[in-house]
Amino acid sequence: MPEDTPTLDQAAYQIRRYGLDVDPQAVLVAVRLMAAGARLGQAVEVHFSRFGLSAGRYRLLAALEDADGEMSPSGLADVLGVSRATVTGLIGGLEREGLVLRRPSAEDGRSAVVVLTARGARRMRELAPEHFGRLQEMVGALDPEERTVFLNLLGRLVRGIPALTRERSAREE
Amino acid sequence: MPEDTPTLDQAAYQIRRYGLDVDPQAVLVAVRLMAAGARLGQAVEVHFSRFGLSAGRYRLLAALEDADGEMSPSGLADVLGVSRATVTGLIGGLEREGLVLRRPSAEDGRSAVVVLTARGARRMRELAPEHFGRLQEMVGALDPEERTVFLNLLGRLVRGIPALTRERSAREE
DNA sequence: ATGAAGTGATTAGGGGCCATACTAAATGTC
DNA sequence: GACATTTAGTATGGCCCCTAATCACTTCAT
Repeated sequence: MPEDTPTLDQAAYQIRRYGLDVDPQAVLVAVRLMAAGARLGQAVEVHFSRFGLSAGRYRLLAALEDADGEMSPSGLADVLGVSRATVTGLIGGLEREGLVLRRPSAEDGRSAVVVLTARGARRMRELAPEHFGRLQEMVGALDPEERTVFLNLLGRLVRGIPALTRERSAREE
Repeated sequence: MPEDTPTLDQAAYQIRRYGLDVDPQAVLVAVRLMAAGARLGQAVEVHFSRFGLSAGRYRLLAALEDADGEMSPSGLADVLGVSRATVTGLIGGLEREGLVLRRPSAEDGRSAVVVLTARGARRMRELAPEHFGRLQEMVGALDPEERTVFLNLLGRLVRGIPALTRERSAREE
């Protein structure tokens, strides 16, 4: 898949096929962002697989680091923005590899505490230089000012995402 | 998960933890783009589920439309940028719903042809107005000039993605 | 204090994506 | 023509993510 698909022409063609009054450029922005996200997501998985991690597992470990090594599963779910069920799965994998361990909570009998092990901390320490180095390299094509512009525009697009999922007025159904 | 996480401070903190010489803003761009991609991906799945489709299945149907209704599975894999195995799965689901059908190829005994059915074409026609309308709405916060800037910057970032997966020199392993 | 409601975590089941390994058919080589 | 290589498609098994259902514990109301 070439990296600049679809083109503006393709978008315009798809829209015209049904005679819609939609701006092809706007659709192009949406579609390219989706494509970029998917492509980046896959690359990130490849990237993390070098360290025996996945993107989700890395993010969990990083969240644990930020919380000084301890956190409840539901706290992790909130921070990571995934469901508690997903966190259960991530913890399972990390626990099997000894990067994390589960302890029952002292205060709340329902709750558990996920603890970053020494091995988990070491893994994070080892991968950090290459990880951040590669991220920086990826973004290297943009100068600082362009990065600021990009962050601004991206943030505004993200705030528009609810337009995809919002319910519309009932009579439209 | 709030929509502007992590912050620049958080990124800087994670980098400083290991004393790395990396630009926090560059890391922030990478991480925000990843987060945006993931978030958009989920929203898109919700969006398409309203029409009984997934993002992958929609894209396959759209590719079929662009090719006048017929295409081979491997051609679809190329166009969609996914593996042939994934295409097999997508076709399976679409065929069960009668939106697509499989025909053996006349020219090549190994090959198959995926055909968009009348029902598949109707489904696409029905969802088009709302689909493109919502996409346009999502991007509505950016004016045309900003969209152009965004597409430019995004394109350059996408071209940087290989930095994540590229092999480095052998002695570093 | 006891029953109801809420919350934390897990399990089960699904979809999407992948890589790998296989079958069948086509093509190239000698 | 016979054999090896390449190519098309698929089945399998894995990971990530989800929702829904379940279980255990806590908290709240009466």
